[in-house]
Amino acid sequence: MREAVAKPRVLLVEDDRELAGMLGELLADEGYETEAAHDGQRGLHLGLTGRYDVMVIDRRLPVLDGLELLRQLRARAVITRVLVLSALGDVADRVAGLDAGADDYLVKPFEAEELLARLRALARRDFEGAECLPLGAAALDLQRHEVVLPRGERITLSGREFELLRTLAQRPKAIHPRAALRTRVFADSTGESIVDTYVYYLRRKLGRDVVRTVHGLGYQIGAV
Amino acid sequence: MREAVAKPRVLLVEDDRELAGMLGELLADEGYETEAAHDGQRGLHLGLTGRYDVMVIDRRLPVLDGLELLRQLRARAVITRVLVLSALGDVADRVAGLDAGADDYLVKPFEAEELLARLRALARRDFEGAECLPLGAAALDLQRHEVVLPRGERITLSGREFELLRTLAQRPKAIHPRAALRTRVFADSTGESIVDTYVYYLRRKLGRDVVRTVHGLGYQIGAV
DNA sequence: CGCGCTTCTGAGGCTTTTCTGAGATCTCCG
DNA sequence: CGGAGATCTCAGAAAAGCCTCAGAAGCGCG
Repeated sequence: MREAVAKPRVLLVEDDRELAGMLGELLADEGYETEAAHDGQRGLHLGLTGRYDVMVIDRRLPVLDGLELLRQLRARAVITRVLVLSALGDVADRVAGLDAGADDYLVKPFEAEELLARLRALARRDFEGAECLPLGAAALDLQRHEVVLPRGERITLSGREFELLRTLAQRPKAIHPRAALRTRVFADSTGESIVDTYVYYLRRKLGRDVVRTVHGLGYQIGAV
Repeated sequence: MREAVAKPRVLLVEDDRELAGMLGELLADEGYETEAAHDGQRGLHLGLTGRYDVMVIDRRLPVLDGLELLRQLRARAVITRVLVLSALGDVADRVAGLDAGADDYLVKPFEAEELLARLRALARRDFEGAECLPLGAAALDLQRHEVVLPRGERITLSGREFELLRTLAQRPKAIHPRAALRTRVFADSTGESIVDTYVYYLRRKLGRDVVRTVHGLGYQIGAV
């Protein structure tokens, strides 16, 4: 269960342990909760099973290369924002990194300030406390955990209902597989049908149409 | 929001008309639909009233500075992705740009390739990997398992329908023998006529003409 | 401690998808 | 033209996926 004011969670995949330690401290000071992996294989495992708001991935990694790790994550529908760190700084390298699915690419050596600013830019959308996420004609009030209907009526959501709807609303029109939602919103030990149940709760409160089922793939909001 | 078939729309705010012209062409070549503003005031007006998928804003602008423009857009809840271009390349400048609300910050002079890659990375976020296979006038959305018709209408396919159509669409104009399709898309234990049945389903949903029968040889799409 | 709210489980029923098979229709070629 | 084989169409059974919901268990508060 997350705290009321959850810290943004970062996955740091970096084989240089000294650098990893320094970055870990830096991120902790900025209020991030960091988890670290020191090779690509471990990074892949954590990335697939863990719940992160942003990932920092070194390009040169043992066992599984950073870009290959990234491709595999993307291939398995992990849409978390990723910043790639690399000593390879040619334009071609940067283009390759971005096209492999990176959201940003920072060349070593870099200044801590810039890394932090770029992470803020990536994580900003997910942690803008004061704002609402659009939800079709309605909106999701991120502060008060309420859905605001067009007429101004407000419907309060429970913690899990809110987390689920927020996760869906962060990527409207994307299809969110059950397994991904279960990993992100619920504990891994929960039953297989927990997502179904909470979708049912949301639909009961907000109407049938808020969440669309895509048979065999998952759930989706904001479909046209 | 952008339709899958429509071109991504870019707002370009750049006072150097020569550079603006070059960028406009570059973006047009890449399939973007560009609208240009040459000062901050005009950029603000367009940004507030127009619908764009991504904005490219020069930092040094007449009338209204680029960062100030960005702040005003953000203050009025414009959440479009923004890439800031600037000749100011110090870390402090970059941090200032990102913290003003930019999603990315590219220092002049830059390579066209990198700008395009970074724009792709930004545009990707909103229509998360809307990769499509061409399908005559329509397209096959690989993420959503949907066929997107020219007018933007979407037809959802079931898992097997999608696999079959994708297999055909991967090599358009090639003739795919029944046996090959049966092996690739269905279990080996299925009956001989399973492919026929699913071709029938596809035709029923999408129209007679999507799949052509080549008597005695197999099926084909995208025939001339 | 008891009450109300939330979370989670699991079972039963419903819907969609997948697959089979059989008759109708078409194509090729002698 | 006519027949053999290929293809199309489709109803319905079986399987898989999804929805609904009651109730148990947990949590927070007075």
